[in-house]
Amino acid sequence: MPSIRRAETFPANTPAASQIFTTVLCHGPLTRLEAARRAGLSPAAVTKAVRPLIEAGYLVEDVDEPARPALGRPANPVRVDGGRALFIGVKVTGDEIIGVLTDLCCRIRVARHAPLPHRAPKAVLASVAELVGELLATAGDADVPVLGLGIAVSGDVDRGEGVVRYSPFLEWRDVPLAELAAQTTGLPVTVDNDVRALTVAEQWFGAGVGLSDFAVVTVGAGIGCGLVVHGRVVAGAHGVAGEIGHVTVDPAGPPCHCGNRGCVEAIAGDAAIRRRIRETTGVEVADTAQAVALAHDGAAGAREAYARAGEAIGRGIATVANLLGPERVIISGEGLAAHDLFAEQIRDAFAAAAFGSAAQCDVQTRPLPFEEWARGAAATAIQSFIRADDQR
Amino acid sequence: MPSIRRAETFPANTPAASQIFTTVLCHGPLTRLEAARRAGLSPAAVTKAVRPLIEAGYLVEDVDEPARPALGRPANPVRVDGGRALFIGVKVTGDEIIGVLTDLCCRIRVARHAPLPHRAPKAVLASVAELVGELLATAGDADVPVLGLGIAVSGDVDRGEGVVRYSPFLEWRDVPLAELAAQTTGLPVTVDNDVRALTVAEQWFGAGVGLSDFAVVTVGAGIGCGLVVHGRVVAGAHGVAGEIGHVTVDPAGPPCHCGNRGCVEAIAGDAAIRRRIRETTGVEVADTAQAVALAHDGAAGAREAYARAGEAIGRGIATVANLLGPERVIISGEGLAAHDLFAEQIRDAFAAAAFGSAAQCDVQTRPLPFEEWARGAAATAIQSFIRADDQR
DNA sequence: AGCCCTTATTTTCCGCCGTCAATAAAAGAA
DNA sequence: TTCTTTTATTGACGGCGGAAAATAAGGGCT
Repeated sequence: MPSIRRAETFPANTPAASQIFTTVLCHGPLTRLEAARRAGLSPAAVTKAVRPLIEAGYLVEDVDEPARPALGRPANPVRVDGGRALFIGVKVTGDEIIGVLTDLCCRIRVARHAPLPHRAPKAVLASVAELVGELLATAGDADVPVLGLGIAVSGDVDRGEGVVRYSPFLEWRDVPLAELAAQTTGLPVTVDNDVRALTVAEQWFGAGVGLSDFAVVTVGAGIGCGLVVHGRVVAGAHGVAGEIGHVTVDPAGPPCHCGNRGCVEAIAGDAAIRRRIRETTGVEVADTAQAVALAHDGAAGAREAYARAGEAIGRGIATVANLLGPERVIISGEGLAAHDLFAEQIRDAFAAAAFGSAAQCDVQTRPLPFEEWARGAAATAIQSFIRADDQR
Repeated sequence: MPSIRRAETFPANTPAASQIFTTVLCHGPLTRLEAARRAGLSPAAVTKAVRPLIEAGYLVEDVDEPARPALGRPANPVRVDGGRALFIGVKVTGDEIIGVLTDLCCRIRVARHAPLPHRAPKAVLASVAELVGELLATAGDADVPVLGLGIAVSGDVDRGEGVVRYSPFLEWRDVPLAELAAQTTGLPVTVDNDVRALTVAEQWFGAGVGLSDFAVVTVGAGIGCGLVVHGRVVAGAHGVAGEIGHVTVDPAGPPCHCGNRGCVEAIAGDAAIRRRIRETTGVEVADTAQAVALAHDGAAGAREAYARAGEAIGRGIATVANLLGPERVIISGEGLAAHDLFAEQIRDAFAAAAFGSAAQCDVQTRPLPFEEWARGAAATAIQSFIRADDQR
């Protein structure tokens, strides 16, 4: 039973204000001068924008003076007070839901997960509501308000409308999830595709901070990709983008559930790796952990399966780099647990297939904890709260 | 000997003004109300922005009333007066240069081409200057000023700086072409990558008008791709993007000059098609026209070579569509002369390899005359003249 | 201690852009 | 004619952000 809470709104009316807030949020404590420089505004504008934000408690002046530059008036940096507001992010997978409670800086306070008994919208909604309730309870003691809920779902999601157009995993079509969840929880709700949500988190709080063009590649059951171009997350004209998983790497490769052969996912997806191990070693591997263990034990077939996967991923990334010329590619996802088994192949395949200066692209691997997906959802909620229609 | 001409500048100081001008330029005659709606501004703003533009002669009120809607005050559409200013676009290839004189609406008035005897920057500059001189002469009679020169070069070009970073074709490195050409011709010069220039032309004056996400794929000696995402042409963090030609289609395919195997270009580039025909039919084809003729005569090997090419292109386009989810893909380039030989294969391969809603992407073929590349260069000059830092 | 120098921040003032609301204009309809 | 309807224009207004000047806050020097 959600309390009818008066939604607090962010006190930044002008574009400059939200831009400055975002700048400070992403780039840590910043002096007003520095913030002005980064946002391309005058120092005066920063002073004016910052004051109401400090009064509302969203920004605070940093008290501890760091290394002072010796000369001139000491700078007085401001930073976002993460403790000013809380947000909840929920990631819905096929068989469980993961939720996190984060602060305004998207630092995780509490993480919970719960099984998902049924996949029908109603049942999922109930599970989400319960998990959100639990998280709200942990937040309830303090007088810090929870100001938004983000939900990440795989598939075709229209964030603007808050509708899940099509999710193969959940077998949903045109579910107005944002509206439903808002009614159930009483919170402002943002719904987005899971990979895009993770990309938002990287863009604002991770390895993509400050970059206007980068890609996030997720490795796990599926292979996904989130793209940031011109400082904005790419959504695609038809709601879907970044389908790196179904980029063909080898037309003579193994069949993929999408109907083609040799997709990245058909070689480097969890299931594909397990099947390959079974084919080459005869060992029936039940889950990914077992497959990794087998490879770590030195089983040649298992190692080869991971090597192939790494090569496929590297080629896929090279394709992205060739087409978009991003500044950086961040490889992440549960699959990175096996990181040491294919990192080298990824690098080699990328270097070989990247054309010209695309090879300058910085390819990073970034193992991520399981709550990271939910954190991505929280990041979208924070983004919606700040309502920064501006880029960067 | 360039006359010292006082560079006329565009009388649109405010962002709104240039945005409105661009809207009218791209969308033909528009009533003020309609222009306001499209640009997201108030009608009052349009009236104010339009007046100085009419006074300066860039806009005119359309005299001929079209189908009137019967009721209310008749609308008074405005359109861009193409004859108000002229621009020159030059495309530099390895062995010739092509130049066009266009009006402000990028309609071609005169097209010329000239052989390129030497590839050294100095020699190219001289050739360009001569061609520009010829075009200026044809324009000279009238009192219509030529307000800009665009130069399109293949390779890594930094448009902002006006520098050709690296052009393998011309064997140039870090040539400050814009500055040099400006000195030689006395015109404001814009230098850009050739495929990007063509993309700009499509975005403003072609099949990309009004779309915020689309791709242009060029088929010819090489296979190129220009991308528009979020309403802006993608340049890539390292100056290069859209390298669809070196996307791998078949790792077991023919070797490519880039060092890999089975790149789109290694299968569907002009040279690759000719080689394939030679291999399968034994006939030594000297040029593309001959290859096309052979295929049209029904030679099975030649037809097969084109079919393979079509399949490779279709797969490449599907890769773009899967990654970016564009609204439309425009296939163009000299290679489209053989359009009937592989259009079907492109379509089929695209449909097979496009994943999910990426298949909704509208794939168009658009045969383009040889001067089109130069027209793209002119489009960049027009764009620079209007100095629209805004998108769309 | 007082003064100067440097750098950060704030204040004040100002221009200018775009919206709002009212008004004019140009038909056809009554 | 007069009203209605739709488009264009005008003028007042508010607000945003910039420029420049003033102020603040040290530290070093004499």
